Amino acid sequence: MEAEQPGFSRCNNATLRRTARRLGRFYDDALAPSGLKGTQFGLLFQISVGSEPAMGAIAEALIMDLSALGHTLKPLVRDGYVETFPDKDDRRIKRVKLTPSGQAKLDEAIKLWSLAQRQFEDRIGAERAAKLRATLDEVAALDLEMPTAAPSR
Amino acid sequence: MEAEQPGFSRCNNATLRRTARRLGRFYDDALAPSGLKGTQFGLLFQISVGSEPAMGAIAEALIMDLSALGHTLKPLVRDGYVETFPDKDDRRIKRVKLTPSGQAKLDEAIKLWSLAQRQFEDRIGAERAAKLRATLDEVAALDLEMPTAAPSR
DNA sequence: CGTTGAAAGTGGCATATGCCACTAATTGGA
DNA sequence: TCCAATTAGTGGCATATGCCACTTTCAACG
Repeated sequence: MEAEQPGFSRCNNATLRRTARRLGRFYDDALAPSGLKGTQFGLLFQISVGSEPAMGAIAEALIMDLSALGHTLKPLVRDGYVETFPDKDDRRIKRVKLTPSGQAKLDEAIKLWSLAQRQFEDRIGAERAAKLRATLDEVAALDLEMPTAAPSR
Repeated sequence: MEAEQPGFSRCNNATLRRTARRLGRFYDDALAPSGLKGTQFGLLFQISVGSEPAMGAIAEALIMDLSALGHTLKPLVRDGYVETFPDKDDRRIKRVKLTPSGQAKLDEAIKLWSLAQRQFEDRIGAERAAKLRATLDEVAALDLEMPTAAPSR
């Protein structure tokens, strides 16, 4: 009723977060039967496509803070879906892999995810969705810096 | 170096969140001098454009869970930027408004936000940014439901 | 009117994310 | 070989978000 201006907000960040909340809930609902959240699903998937990726590699791929990744990983380790082990050549590096249980859970979740994905793309159009993802990936790849914030160093 | 597939992920939700993290940090950095986070800035702004909006109205506009809004609002109340008061006709309703201090902080933040906004749009292009926001708003407006999840009710 | 159901928030609990200060392990020289 | 700088993670603290169970008010009805 109120605050319904056409261009809701000109802030790219606010608009992005707002839509992320909306879509996040949709995917979360779809994944609910598996007990996974959308974020956890994405994380398990990312781990599964890597070759026992290091924490840092995962964080970089997901554009996520390393410590945030550590936190997010905890429930998955606790629930026995992933396990970690030190790299053989560099003991600073911690590698991550799915457990059999984690792989099974991922397989289960992928089926649920597919339903949500298809449902969404039926509404918005597969091509538009692909184009949107491409644009988002492009934005994510930008080397943004505030000119005033980092003059030299 | 690794995990650099062109189409990083086909999941619309994962892609959206990933970019939101990226852009969120950029705007957060830009707003840092004000002490506000991007989310708080967006919330103050939303409050400022409304007519002493009710919690529910804000939550709806931002597509945010009402209780989440309550939580997010706390630090802003604690810091004296916003205050709440019960609606005169319906005591269930809690209305929110900026304090003078909050308005001042918002004005200060808007300057910082403008820099980030301009910087971002210089990189991606103002038109593409506008188109992206339009698409995101469209996605946010979709009435998504899992067909299997809600057969009747 | 009194009962009932809807509407608006609150609090608790759990995950999601970031930043900062630290620790441990490596690497690069001097 | 030994120390300084770098790299990879961890833990603590704070905000961001959601869901669920309640509590308080209203509104509708009989």
